[in-house]
Amino acid sequence: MIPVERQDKILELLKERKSASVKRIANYCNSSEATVRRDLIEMEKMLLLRRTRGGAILFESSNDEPSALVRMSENKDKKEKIAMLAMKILSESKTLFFDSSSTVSVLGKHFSFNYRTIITTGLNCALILAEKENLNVIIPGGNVSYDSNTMVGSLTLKQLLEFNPDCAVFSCGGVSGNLVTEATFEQSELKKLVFGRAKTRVLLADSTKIGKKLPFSFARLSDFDYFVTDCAPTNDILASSGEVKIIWK
Amino acid sequence: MIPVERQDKILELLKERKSASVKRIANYCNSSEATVRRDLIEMEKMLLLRRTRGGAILFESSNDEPSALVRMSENKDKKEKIAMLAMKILSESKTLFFDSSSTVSVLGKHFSFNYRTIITTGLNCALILAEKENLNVIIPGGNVSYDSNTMVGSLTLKQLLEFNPDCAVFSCGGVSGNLVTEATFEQSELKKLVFGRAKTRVLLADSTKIGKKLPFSFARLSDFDYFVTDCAPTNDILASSGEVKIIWK
DNA sequence: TAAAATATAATCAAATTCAATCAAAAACAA
DNA sequence: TTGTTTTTGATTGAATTTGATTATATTTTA
Repeated sequence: MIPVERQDKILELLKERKSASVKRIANYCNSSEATVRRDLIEMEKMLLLRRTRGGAILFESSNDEPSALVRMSENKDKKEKIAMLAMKILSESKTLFFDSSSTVSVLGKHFSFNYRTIITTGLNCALILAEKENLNVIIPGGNVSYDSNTMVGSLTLKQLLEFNPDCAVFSCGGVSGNLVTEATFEQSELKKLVFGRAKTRVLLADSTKIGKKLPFSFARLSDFDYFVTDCAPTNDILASSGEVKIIWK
Repeated sequence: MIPVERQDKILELLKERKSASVKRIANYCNSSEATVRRDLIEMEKMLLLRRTRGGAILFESSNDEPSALVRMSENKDKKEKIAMLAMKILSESKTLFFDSSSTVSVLGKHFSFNYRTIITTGLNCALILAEKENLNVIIPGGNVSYDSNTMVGSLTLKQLLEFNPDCAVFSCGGVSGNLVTEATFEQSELKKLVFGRAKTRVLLADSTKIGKKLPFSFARLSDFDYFVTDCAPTNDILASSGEVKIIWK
């Protein structure tokens, strides 16, 4: 096997699995880990992939910070479950908004409807969705947040005023009582804006977020149409959730 | 077996496998490795294939984009060299446009000035730049191209009308004579628009692009201010480059 | 927090690959 | 046929790639 073939094999493996460990790649290619590492260094220079400790991830699709990749794999099962549940309530919507959270990105990964328009502020989410055929993926113009993968700033807000999605899907930093909260003012304002313009509002939040209260709240839980989570709602939530349809199984 | 037959067999093998080692080819053709190497050298000159260490890969010629395999074998360090050269001429510009090409992404990776605003249509490029501090990274809103990482569509074009960068940095599909060309109409139109609004125009193109003519031309080489490449310019380029400052070392 | 486990980087010797050279074989021309 | 040219395969030394080893850095664990 010549070097180019091996590197092609690495790409092939990564395309299947998004990410792979050096060990797995070495085994897959029948070469040593040292050789694989050297290949990965080269391929990273060519922007084909991103190296992370232990392996590499494809640059095209899961184009994430290592930390964000970790974020996506943290509570991965919960997020996947939530994504599957959420899919059931999205079929009617033709135009959707997806925020830039990792939870919603997981939904993006599993999104399988055709002929939809998805507006998203998450670059990572956009890249995942753009891989699918028959989807119209839109990013509102604006500033890219430092060291993150989300759109921010006044330009973004202005752009978002032009969209009135059938359905907006959000995650959040925390859900405490009736408050749905976010860690930054910017994200909170952005979500507030989109929230006000969407016909149907969906909140995705895994159980680790329940009970957390962050500085900025962008909506009341009772104003959402759906709240998708992975466990039975606590009494606290039930008490304050009002009309919301809570979906957890 | 006469040489022509053997070279036919080589092509036949490559068409099946995309790439093959010298050993495999020699075995397949019942000739020595030395002979195969000589064949490969000839065939590379005819642009039928690309030699890599250990073997060769098919050069899916003429139409559009070369395969990932070919792209990978090309341009290894060329883009890095070009990026370094380009950095020297960008220090004055405060507001820059970066297109979505991989060549420009490499520049993004090495971009080390602070307090600049960079407008880019490349999502990968945006993510790379967003990792750096003290940069204002802007994406024009619009559609995300299918299976790609670039912004496209009328919304993007409309947004781009709002920017007048000090400097616009482009790559291209090919440079042939005075024509700077692109594989798709959409990219070509987008670049044309930005080209017209930028004060300084910079073209980055490695030597593999020189002589290639793709369907859509978005500017004349002589209308650029700088042309950064990795090798001494050919006579053809020199003849048509007009006032352009050619930088290659 | 320290220790153990793991991954990476750096280094080196062995193995490949390559280009250059040359003599033998083949093709060709007179 | 003979002599010339071209092509071929073998050989060589140089350059590159590879896998193993060791040292360093990082993460996990206890």
